[in-house]
Amino acid sequence: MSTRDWILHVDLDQFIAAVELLRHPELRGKPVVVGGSGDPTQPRTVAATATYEAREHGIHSGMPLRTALRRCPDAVFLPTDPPAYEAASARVMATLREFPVRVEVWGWDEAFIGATTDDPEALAARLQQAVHARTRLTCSVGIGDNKHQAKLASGYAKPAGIHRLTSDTWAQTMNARPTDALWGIGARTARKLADLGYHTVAELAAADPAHLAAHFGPTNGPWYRYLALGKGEAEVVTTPWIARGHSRETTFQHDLTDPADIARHITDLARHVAQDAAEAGREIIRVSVKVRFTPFLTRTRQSKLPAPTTDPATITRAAHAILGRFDLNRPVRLLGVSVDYTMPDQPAEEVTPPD
DNA sequence: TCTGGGGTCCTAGGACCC
DNA sequence: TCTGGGGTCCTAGGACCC
Repeated sequence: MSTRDWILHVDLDQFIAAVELLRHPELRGKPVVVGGSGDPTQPRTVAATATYEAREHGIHSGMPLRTALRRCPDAVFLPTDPPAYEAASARVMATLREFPVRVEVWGWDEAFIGATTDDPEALAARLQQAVHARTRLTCSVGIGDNKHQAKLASGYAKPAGIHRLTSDTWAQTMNARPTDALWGIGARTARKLADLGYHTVAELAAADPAHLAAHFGPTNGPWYRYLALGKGEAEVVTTPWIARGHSRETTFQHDLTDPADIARHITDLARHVAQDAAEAGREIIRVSVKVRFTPFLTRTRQSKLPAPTTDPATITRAAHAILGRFDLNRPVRLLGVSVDYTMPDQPAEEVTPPD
């Protein structure tokens, strides 16, 4: 076998549930649901994850906790604990970085690995062993020529397995599958594609790019066909990601109707976001406000600031001005404030003239 | 099954300018 | 004035992902 470059996708199995079961070994084998503050009677709270035993009762992530409770009154409900997942994730990523590979972190429970080897399966097995030895967590590993293939391959590898999906095996594996099996095509786009006669990956791969562009735009349309052909990004970026923006939002258990109440929450959210930005050392160039009315109508308004700033008072004032542009006649179930950061490579304005 | 929170990127349309 | 055509910036919304 010859040495060449590979992309591996490491996906931790049932990450949040697995971390919780390590802390609560007595719950192993029981239906466990993690979400919100762990109180299944709270409205407007959904499951972050559910163990296999809970899934057998029809419970899945995204399901309202009250529904989960109805489906399985005996389930154990736990609150989410982001710092614990953060810590576990950091240990996994540090373990991966000990190998002679390039590591691109992709969220809490995933990473892409760029490696040069003649035996990617052997490398995958060593990664799995190291992660398990260090953290007691299991992971699935997909092997591909690019990120798209490796990502789908790790899905086939679950749980705790290794699977290879390359350009050589792409067509036989994927051609008969529905288009939403592709990474980047969801339910909405799959339905639109089906309406146009593209039901399978093979049909999408054979589509006319111009026809797709006419329906999905000049970038997205041709991109969908590209995905159906098994292509994708093959570059592993090891430099830390620079966030484009940041946001905070809250769904209220009981609707807000009092304007003063709404304004107070906007103040809190804006201050929070401004503080986060300050801690991250980032300047803000745009502020957005999100309002979700009952039953579930979401609207956003935004405005660009005259100049980048880190000043909390400026951010808060901007958020209130934007809030003033909403019609607040209906009850409000969610408020959010988000900001865009200035990016390092695009300084906001003027260049200092030379002396 | 009354539907979280935090992100990223793309598109369409209007304003404005030459 | 019955109006052209391109370029850029800004905003609102949609889709997708973890």
